[in-house]
Amino acid sequence: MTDAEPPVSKGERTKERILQAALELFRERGYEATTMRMVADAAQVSLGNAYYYFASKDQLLQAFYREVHEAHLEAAEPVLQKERTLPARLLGVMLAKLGVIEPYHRFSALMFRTAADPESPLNPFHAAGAGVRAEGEALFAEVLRGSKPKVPDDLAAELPGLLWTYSMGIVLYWIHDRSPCREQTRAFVEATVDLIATSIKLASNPLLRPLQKKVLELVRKLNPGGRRGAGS
Amino acid sequence: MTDAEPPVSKGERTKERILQAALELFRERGYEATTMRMVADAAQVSLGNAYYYFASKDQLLQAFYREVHEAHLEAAEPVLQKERTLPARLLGVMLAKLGVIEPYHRFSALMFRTAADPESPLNPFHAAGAGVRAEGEALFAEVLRGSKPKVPDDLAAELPGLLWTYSMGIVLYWIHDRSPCREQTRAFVEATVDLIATSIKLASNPLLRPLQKKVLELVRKLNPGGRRGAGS
DNA sequence: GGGCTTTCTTGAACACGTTCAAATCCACCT
DNA sequence: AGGTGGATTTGAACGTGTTCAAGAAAGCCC
Repeated sequence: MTDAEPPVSKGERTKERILQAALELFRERGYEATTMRMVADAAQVSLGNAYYYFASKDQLLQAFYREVHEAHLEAAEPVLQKERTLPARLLGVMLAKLGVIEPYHRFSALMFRTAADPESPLNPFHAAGAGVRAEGEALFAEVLRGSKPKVPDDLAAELPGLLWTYSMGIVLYWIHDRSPCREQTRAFVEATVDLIATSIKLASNPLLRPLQKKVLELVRKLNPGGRRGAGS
Repeated sequence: MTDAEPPVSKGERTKERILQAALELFRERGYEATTMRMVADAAQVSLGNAYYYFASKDQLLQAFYREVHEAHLEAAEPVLQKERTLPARLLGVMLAKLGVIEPYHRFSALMFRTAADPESPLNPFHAAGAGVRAEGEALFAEVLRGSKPKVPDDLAAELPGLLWTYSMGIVLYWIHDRSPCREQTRAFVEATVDLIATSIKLASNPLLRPLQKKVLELVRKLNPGGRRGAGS
């Protein structure tokens, strides 16, 4: 991950400068408190110029998501190397996420406002967010792939998507967590991970077969073919 | 629904005028497209005066939620009179909701942006929305109370909250539903209601006892005592 | 170098939600 | 009637995200 080559054109350098200025301001002051004018000033650029590169404040936000996700990948890697059981892997990955986003607690409140917005790329249903989302799902697919008691294939096909949604739910909880060091969220994650592991274990039970089938059908319907309307 | 007595003070009449103007504009043009200045104009009042009665555009929105909820109650009543099984009652109530909100499809996109916002009263975790939420839960409690195969008490205590959250999820799905007449949402509701009914039936099974216990614990933790930090 | 197009940059403007000090209205008391 | 105090109303202002026409810079062909 060494950004060796310097950005080529002048425009790209300007864009990068604006982005970095925005990210730093977001970190320092939060999203809402950061003004496009501040970003422009910090990047030593006119207001209009910032809009030349980023069509909206939202696009700056999306760049932030990508950065967080990359940090999460890095933080999750040692866990995935070490742990072999599903609960341990999942727990480790989720705690890694909490660690990564901790500095952004204030900031991320807004993250979720936009996440639920139909126009937002973070929205689970929205096509434009397919990139962000697919990357998230890939991580959870990796969590599953490396865990020892193999998960049945039909379940394993849908689980990454479900776990990604789950992680969004955790973040939603985390945002509202006012306890010191976010310990409540941590406890919540432990409880839910345990629950998920138990559910997956039970899913193979014949008694639950009809229920499982229904759930899977439902999930597939919710998320048809992996992409719908993602064309344009 | 006969508004018999005329509002007493002049202030209250003005407030009502502003509210009605806002609701009509919301219906016609959606929330975002409706401007506080438009509302003020339509109510034949100055902009500042609108803010004298409604501290923010959001408060106008909340008034809208209340109206929708009351319409939902009315629409759900015949269903609750007639049906006696849980799936039928739940399905009826949910379809009633879909019917009530149908005219607001465009408008409601915003509903959910704010719903996920920590500051929004619609947010499941937020204290200020306790009123809206409690009313919603009351409806689902009624759904349970009148259904014939009684639901176990421990479950029945938590289910209204869960079902309310569920209904929020349905609305989220509905918002993104671009199918004609929102038929996909309808199908989705049918599937999920079926699923919920099956789950509840299975919940009493001894095999699932540990799972159920965990789930209930979790739900209680998520929603501690019915109110936390609701004091101020 | 001189013209041309494309890329980049600017600052002024717009409409928005919101705030506020001041003006006006109104009910009540003396 | 006159005045006192609270409720109501106003319009101008602020800072925001965003847009846009116009200018400057850079690349390119002759």
